Amino acid sequence: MTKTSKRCVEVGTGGHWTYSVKLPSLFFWLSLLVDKGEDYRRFGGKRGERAMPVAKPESSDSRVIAHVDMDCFYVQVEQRKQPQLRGLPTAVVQYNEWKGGALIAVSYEARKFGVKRSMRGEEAKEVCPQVQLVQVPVARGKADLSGYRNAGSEVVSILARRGRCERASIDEVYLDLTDAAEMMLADNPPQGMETIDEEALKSHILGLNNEDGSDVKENVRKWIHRHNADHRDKLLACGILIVAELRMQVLKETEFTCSAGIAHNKMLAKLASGMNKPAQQTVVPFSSVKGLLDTLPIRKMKQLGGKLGISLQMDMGVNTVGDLLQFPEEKLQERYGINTGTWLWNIARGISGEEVEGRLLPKSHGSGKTFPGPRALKTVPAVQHWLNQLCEELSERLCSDLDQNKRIAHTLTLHARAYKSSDTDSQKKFPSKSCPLRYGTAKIQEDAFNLFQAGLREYIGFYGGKTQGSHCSGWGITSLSVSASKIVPIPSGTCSIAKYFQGQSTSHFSSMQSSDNLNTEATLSLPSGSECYSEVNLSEPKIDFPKEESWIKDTVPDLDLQEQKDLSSTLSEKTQDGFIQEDISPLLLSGCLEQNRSKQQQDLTKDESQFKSEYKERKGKRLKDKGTYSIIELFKSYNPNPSGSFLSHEYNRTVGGTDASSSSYSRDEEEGRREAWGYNIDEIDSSVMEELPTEIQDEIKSWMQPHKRRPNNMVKRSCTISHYFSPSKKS
DNA sequence: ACGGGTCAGACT
DNA sequence: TAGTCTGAC
Repeated sequence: MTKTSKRCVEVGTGGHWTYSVKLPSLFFWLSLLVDKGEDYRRFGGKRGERAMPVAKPESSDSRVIAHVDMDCFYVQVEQRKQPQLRGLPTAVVQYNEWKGGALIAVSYEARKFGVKRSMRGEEAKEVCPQVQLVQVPVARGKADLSGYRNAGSEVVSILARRGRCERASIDEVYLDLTDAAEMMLADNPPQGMETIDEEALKSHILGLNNEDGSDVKENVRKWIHRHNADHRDKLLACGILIVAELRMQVLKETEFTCSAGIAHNKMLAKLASGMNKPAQQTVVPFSSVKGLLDTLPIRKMKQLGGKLGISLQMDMGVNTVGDLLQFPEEKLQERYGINTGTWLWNIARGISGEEVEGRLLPKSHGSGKTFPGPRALKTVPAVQHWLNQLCEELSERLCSDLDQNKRIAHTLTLHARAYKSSDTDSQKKFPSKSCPLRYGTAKIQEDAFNLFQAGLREYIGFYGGKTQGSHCSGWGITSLSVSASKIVPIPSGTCSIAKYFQGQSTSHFSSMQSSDNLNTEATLSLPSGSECYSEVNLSEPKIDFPKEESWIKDTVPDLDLQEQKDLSSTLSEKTQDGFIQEDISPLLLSGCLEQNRSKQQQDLTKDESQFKSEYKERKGKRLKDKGTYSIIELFKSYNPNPSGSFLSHEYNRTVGGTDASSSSYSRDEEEGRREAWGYNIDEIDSSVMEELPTEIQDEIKSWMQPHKRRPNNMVKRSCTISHYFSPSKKS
């Protein structure tokens, strides 16, 4: 343990390797061992090495890290909604139609009766007839987890008060309490306290021998009070008090109980949090680490619950973490690669350098649904219907994120699972596809659908989808999901640009976003091989499938898909070139939250025509504004105009190019950049520069250094600024 | 052909 | 980068 991990290779951003308390279901194991045969062996060779844990240096072995885990969280959320359920055996189920739905959370009362996660509702009733089954809320035909997400946020906001806080999942949080503990140790050390909080006294301290009927709480009190303790133990003692306090605060403010682990790193804290549940906390003093790990089954360690853990067992004969100790680091590296080998060597010794990340918000949002077996989607309109539902939810969540956290997502990704009934090439997987994310429900729906079609085309191959017109199209979609990632904060703070934005309604943020959308042109003019979205033409569906209207009316009576289609088509403006010019997401976005409250689709059509005329006005104005010197001025000149993009036109003129050939690349780069915004960048005031996000500053500075030329992928690189404001169909 | 719906991260 | 894959809850 004393070994500091200078030896570790620093690669990647690192994850959170701790361990899973919950045992994988039997089904999971069987599927691994039976279905996938000897898949785990892939971890052996260097070629098969992927998605493996990576070791990171441990900054200190005296950190105070806590892992807080909500007890059967979904159940608690439902019990808070329906207090009469408190104390009763309760479980949360989703999709009640088939066999009573699947249990996704089980109260501790119900567990006593043998009710388990992964049971069906009917099974649960069999082993515990009085079990209260509560359904997960459903919206748009799918499970709606927003209530749980929001409840999780409540907890996070409380836990974040005492130190760096990382939201690890919907119901788990890591805390770095080192500073708080050090402060307590300096100002008001536990050793000097007359009374120790009752909740803290209920802590479990690993390695503290509670022999023969001795008063457990008294032992804990003594441990916390010890004057001759190791510095690290004293810090943990502070951690005990802080975490106990936080947990009580959570209970007081949210009515939720949680369990916690307190240790010197994330791995051990996570290990501990699951050892005494519910509503208790467990401490891992430095001195008891070895004893804890020696007999710990290897697959209980986080990151070792899967194939890697199986490989360790099967190939290396490692059954406990302690068994790992016998292998020299080189041996492990030889077998599992440098990074993973070092990581394994470290975790065997309780060393884990993962930092608590300090992130309260998710890095991505996703919405998905599975269509098991016979419910697989077999027609494109069916897929489109569900995609629309998923996109609606996603869009709603993105709007909330923008509104509440002032963040913008930049990438939209579509995932699907599919099978081909005809071809025996069922191994082939449906490819995921992504594109720049444009705000507005209709746009997201449109883009997601086009991504799907691109994926499908690739999936079925040239002649695979010929039978589309009739009953059997030869394929089925068993799961669909859309997600939004690359979420970055909108610049904020005290600078004037931010103030400018913040002084405006959200609609002005939105006006920054969907400006340059001549995506087709942009795609075409990118150097071949360097474009990111080849194969995906978002404007022009490549496959002709039956129209959805008839299908929709027949199968989904209450569908407003047609409405949405109207919306998306009316909001798209066909240019003379036949390209779709979409520049109206500001309106959609500004209405985002209002829309959520009351759907006012009719008004949108009106807004849209209004928008179009405004758009034309702006178009002219943009040209006139060529030569504005200050970015601020440029912004302000469009201030009174509630919608529209001011960067797009000039950008497109330069990059999208009036000539489709690649001649725009041979042009002098600096010249191109100088003109890109229609004014001389050399005349930007330095104070204005400072107000820009550093990302943009850097780029502008690079423009001003004529000798520093960048590679020939100028288009991709030079659009940072406009892309910053305009996440549209190019990157 | 999945506990279902989401997330995060590593690697190419 | 986009895309695949592992792993966790």
